[in-house]
Amino acid sequence: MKISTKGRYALRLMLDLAINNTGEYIPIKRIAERQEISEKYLEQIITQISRAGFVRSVRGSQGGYQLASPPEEYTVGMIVRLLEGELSPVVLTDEPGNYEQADRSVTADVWQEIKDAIDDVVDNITLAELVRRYHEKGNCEYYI
Amino acid sequence: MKISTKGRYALRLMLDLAINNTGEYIPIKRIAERQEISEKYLEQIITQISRAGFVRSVRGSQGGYQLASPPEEYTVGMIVRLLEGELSPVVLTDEPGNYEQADRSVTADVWQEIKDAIDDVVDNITLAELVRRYHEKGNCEYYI
DNA sequence: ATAATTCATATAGAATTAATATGAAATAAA
DNA sequence: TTTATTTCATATTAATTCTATATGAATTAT
Repeated sequence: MKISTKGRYALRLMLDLAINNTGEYIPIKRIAERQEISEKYLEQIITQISRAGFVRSVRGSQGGYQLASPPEEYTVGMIVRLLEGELSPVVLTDEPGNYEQADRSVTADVWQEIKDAIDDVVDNITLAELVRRYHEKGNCEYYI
Repeated sequence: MKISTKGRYALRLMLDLAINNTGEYIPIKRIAERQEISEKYLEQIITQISRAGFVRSVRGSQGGYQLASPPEEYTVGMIVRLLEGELSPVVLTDEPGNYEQADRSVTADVWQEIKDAIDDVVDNITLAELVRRYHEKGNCEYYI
C-alpha cells in the first residue's frame, strides 16, 4: 500500500518547479541536485509529466523545464495519478457509474470508500497551496 | 498504491467467519471453496490472523476456526493492517507525536493527510457493519 | 565547434507478490 | 487403533514491479 518513488518524486519535482516559478527554464540537473534524486531517474519521470503537457520544455544549452500553467492549476492528485495511475487500493473494474451500489460486493464498497477518501485529499491540495505552506514553514531552503 | 491480495483475502476471510458466526468451527477448506481462493494461501493468511488472536482454532477432524470476539470488535483497519502493515502511502519515519508539523516537509504532510483519511475510513467500519450491509444487499449467497 | 540539455529507449539488480509444495502435529470418527 | 481431516510450520518458486543505471541521438545557446 505504497505510492512509489515515481509518484513521490514527481510531486517534489513539480513543487520544486512551482517554488522556482520565475519564468526561467530550469534544467532537470538543478532539481536533481536540490532534491538529491538521481538525475536520470528524474528525466524519466519528467518525460511522462512533459508528455501530459504539465510542463513546457526547451532543449539544449540554457534549456530546461517550467510549469505550463500557474501552480493553482495543479492538484496533488493530477500529478501523482500521472505516475501511479488511479489512487485506488484495488483495481476497481466496476466504474461507480456503471453499477448500482447494491450490485457490488461489500468489500468492493470498502475499497471504493477508501479511494474516495484519498481522492478527496489529493484533489483538494494544489501546488499553490503547497508553495504557501512551504513559505509558511520557512525552515529550510529546499526541505520539500 | 495497492492493498495486496493478502490484505483483501484476510478481510473476506474474516467477513466469511462473521457471516457464519454460529459458534461452530469452520475449516479453512470451506472458506476457500466459498471465496474461491487457494486453500493453502488462505492457510498462510489465517495463520497470521490466528497468531494475532483474532480467531480461535481447533486442530484435527471437525476442527477449524471461529472469531475470537463478536464482529463488532473488529474493524477493517485492524484486519487489513495485520497483513499489510500501516496503511500509509509512504513510510513515515517521523511519528506524528515526535515532531511539530512545521519540522516536517510539506510533501510529508500530504502523505500524512492521506494516511489519516484512510485510517478514518477503515477504523470506522466494523465486521458487524459489513455483515449488516451484506444482508441488506441480499443479492447473492457469498458475493462478499 | 562545444557544452549543455532534452528526448528515447534498453538493460538490470533487488524486492515484492502470489502462490505452490512438503510434511509434521493434533483430533474426531470408524 | 487406524484413518481421514484439519491446523501448523516452513521452504521454494515464478512472475511482476520497483528503482534505478546506461547509452546515445537530437537540439540549442554560446
